[in-house]
Amino acid sequence: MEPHHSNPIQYFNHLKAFYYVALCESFTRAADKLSLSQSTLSIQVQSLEQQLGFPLLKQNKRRVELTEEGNIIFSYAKSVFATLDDLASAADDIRKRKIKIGTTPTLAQYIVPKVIRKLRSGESGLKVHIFTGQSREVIDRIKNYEYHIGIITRCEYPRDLISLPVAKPKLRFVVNDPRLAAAVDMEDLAGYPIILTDPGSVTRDYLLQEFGKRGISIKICAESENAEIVKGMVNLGMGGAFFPAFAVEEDLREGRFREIALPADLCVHIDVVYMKDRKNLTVVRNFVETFKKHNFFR
DNA sequence: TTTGGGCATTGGGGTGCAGT
DNA sequence: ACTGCACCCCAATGCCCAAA
Repeated sequence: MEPHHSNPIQYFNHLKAFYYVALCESFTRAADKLSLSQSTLSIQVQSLEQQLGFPLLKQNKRRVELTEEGNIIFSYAKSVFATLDDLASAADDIRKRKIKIGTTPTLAQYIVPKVIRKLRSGESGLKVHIFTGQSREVIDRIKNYEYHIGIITRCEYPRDLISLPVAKPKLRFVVNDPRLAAAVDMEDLAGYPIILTDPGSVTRDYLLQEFGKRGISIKICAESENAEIVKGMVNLGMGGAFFPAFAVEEDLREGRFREIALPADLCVHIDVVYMKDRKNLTVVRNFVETFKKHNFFR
């Protein structure tokens, strides 16, 4: 059949097939993603190539590669599907008045509730969903458009993520152990039992790195992602723990345990992050505005 | 040389629509 | 109502090629 320039993309599904195959660099994986058979994709891509009048993909070793022309078509396909994605999430956003926030357990506990209260006072009817995980997991989910916004501890960000620094809380070392002086050197903590957050946590990695570069080996006596659990253990005198300032200020005031001053300036960065192409969503804009207007970290 | 992963082809089944 | 057409899809199979 003669390709006709006035009707170049007759079949949306074919473009979708091509787009996913190019994205996955594989017919099989794309088929899996689209819940179609590999043969279906193969035929749909062929059909698209026929309509356009030139090949889009070529076989290289064990991978599928875009031809030069395929690259051009792919860039258009990308914007088509990005636009569709925006459409879908905008529709969802309007329909459900929902915002999904990914954050760490500690931030979820001590900071996020305050944020939600402010947000909802500005926009009643807003539905807020809070999810917790480690910073890197949250980023993955933001990248997949599962969450609108992340409030996380700073780590490596992908290029298409926007980050807004919102706080730089000092990490406070707390114990319930009368034997420990009010101020000690980092070296004095060698072998001292310390309760850390779970492996993979940015704060944990940071602390291990800070001790590591001073050549101090610490004794991890327990691990938990839950700040209240860690506090409970500290309270029982099981060991010391590091908390971002906002998480322990009240406990220190109430004398549940005490802070041990360290010479090192230990701190983490808290950022609000979101995908670049979601910056214009109302819920995202409102959220960012709220964060710019108020200091939730006191 | 064998094996297995990955794409293309084949043959078959289905739907919806338009013209008769 | 019947028929042809364009499109949707699948399982099975064939074929190629790289790694073992």
